Amino acid sequence: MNRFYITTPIYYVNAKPHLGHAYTTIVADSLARYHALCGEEVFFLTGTDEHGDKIAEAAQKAGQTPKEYADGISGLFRALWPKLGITPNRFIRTTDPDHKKTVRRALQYVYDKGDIYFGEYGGHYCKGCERFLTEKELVDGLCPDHKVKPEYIAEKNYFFRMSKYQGALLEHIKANPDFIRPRQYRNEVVSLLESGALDDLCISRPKSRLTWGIELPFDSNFVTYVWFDALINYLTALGWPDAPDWANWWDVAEHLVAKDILKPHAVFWPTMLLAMDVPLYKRLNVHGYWLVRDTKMSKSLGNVVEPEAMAARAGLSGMRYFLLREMVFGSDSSFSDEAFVGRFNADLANDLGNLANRTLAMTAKYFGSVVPAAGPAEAADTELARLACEAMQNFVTLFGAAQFSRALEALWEFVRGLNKHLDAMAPWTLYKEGKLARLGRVMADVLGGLRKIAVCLLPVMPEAAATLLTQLGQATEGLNLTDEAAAFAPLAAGTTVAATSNLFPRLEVEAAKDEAPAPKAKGKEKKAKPAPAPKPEPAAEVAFEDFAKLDLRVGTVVSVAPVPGADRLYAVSVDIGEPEPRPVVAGLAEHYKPEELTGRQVVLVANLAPRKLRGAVSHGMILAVKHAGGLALLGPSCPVGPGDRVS
RNA sequence: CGCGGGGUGGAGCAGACCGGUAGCUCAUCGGGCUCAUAACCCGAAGAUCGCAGGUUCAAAUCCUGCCCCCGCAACCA
Repeated sequence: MNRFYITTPIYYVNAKPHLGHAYTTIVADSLARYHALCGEEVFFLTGTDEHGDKIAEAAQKAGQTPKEYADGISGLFRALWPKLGITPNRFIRTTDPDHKKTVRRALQYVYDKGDIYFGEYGGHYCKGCERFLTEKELVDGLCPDHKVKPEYIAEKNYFFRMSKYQGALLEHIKANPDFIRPRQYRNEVVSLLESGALDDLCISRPKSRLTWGIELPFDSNFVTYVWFDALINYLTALGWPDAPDWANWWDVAEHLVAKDILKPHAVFWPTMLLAMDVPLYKRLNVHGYWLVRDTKMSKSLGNVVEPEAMAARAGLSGMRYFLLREMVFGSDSSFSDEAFVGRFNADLANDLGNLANRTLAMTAKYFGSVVPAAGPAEAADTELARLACEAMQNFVTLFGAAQFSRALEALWEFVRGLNKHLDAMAPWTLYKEGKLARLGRVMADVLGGLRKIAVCLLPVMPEAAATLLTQLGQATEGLNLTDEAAAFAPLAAGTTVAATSNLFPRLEVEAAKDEAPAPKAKGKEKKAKPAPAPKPEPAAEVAFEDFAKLDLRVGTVVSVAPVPGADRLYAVSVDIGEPEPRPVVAGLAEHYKPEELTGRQVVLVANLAPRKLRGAVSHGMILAVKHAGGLALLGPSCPVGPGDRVS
């Protein structure tokens, strides 16, 4: 039996699950279901990544141990997946005992082989910049901004000799054009590998700085850092290297990732495998981002789409369909309520849902909901069968090639074909004219078509597809997609079917307001707000004396000039009644033109410690509100004197 | 010359690797049907495929240059 092994990245437990996580995992789930439906043995892996600085810090803030903290967020992911119809075979955590063991074995192997060495990590640290400067940035050995010689700070660490495998990897990618797909990402990796030597990879942190990690097997003063921890999970789940048939699964391993982690998966991971003498995984599938109003989702903009709210709105089947249908796999896509409602109504409510309902209603009316025997096929029927097979085969091919939107588009050719067929055959007329034999054929064919569509949709919308099959009096288990797609048949005579269907009730756009009439909601679900704007966490309380330390002044902008080499910054002079106007650097360039600023009264934090930004010194900070639509400057409601105090 | 993605009828997108009738959904207009979830079906209008060159019998597609958008990275006190 053919096998299929699919993985998602393990998600870092520093944030709650968002639409991006949900998308990746839903795609993986759909692929897993698709391959299972094609008769393959499937293993689907997802999980959480739990070690590292950020987690240790966040835990400390929350007054928890790192493990307690990780348990909490990891639990959120694990609990979310069933709600989205996602059924992994294993939910792995990097804190699982078998994973720690596997990581140590991998490290020891590569170390013994001589591909891990002890070296220095560090460089020219400029205190003014608070960061390491690269050789390239230095001008005559000095920091270009601060004109001082940076201090060389070094930290001993372990390194993986990644550069050693660069050539072998490049060769593999060229020999296997389908190793990374879609193509644009393959090209990107090829050009990355061809553009120069890779740096070796720093894979450890001293315990003096970080203890929340897996200890190196060959040096107990260090823990491993990220790569040899997280990526190894894909092998842990197979029981590498001891499980008898891990290699048979590894042969067919496919990873699924978003484009932000292309490099670790397309470069770091394969070179690690080469060092471990493990064959390379079969394929890397890379997808794009969901954007909201053409910008990235981000907490500070309050435009994060929450998967649960979306599922509550249209049912999880509607959500899964939308995500797979709307995004061209590999490219970025925009999410909006309009797009979501439009797609849902057009494809699911109008085309498919209504088709199912009108067909079942007619079958009830004309035949008491018992499928009639299909009479001989006429030309139109043969054409319908041809269309069915063509659409299904396109669907199967495209879906397997991770072209989900095109696959569903192809299948919908058949959905529309069935609506067309009903219109052309006009069963209501046949019924009036008493042509019952012909009527029986038409109805049995359309019912058979609905069955085929439901089978194809099982991987995409497990819930709704099963409901439709049940309404058609069909089994939902023991099906084989490959066989189903090869032939068309009217529904078997004598089958009792449901009298109506209400799979996808139409959505209204204004349901976006507070009372979403969540279809088939179980009553207690949270109100669905499609684009909720979570307020930023309130900051901790401060005493009035602390607030009073701020010297807030109103001032008039006297001049504005761009800062060379910085896209976002303006060098602004503000008159706050002092002998000389205050030079301030402000991140306003993306939101205001210089002429919109000059003459304007703004609020200035006048006693902020000076700071150098991109070479220009700033003696204060102009206050503004960051909101979804951009940036709004603060100012007095009527003209006031320069330097008047704000309190 | 930091890295990358993109500009195709009113909107959103496919097509581009492998040149050869410009495709889909939505919206608009006209018509049909009455089984159905104001649905479905038919027809129509609407595109110099960002601009300019080049290759070719033939370019949305290949090549060169340019313009414009959007991410990422650096500067957001």
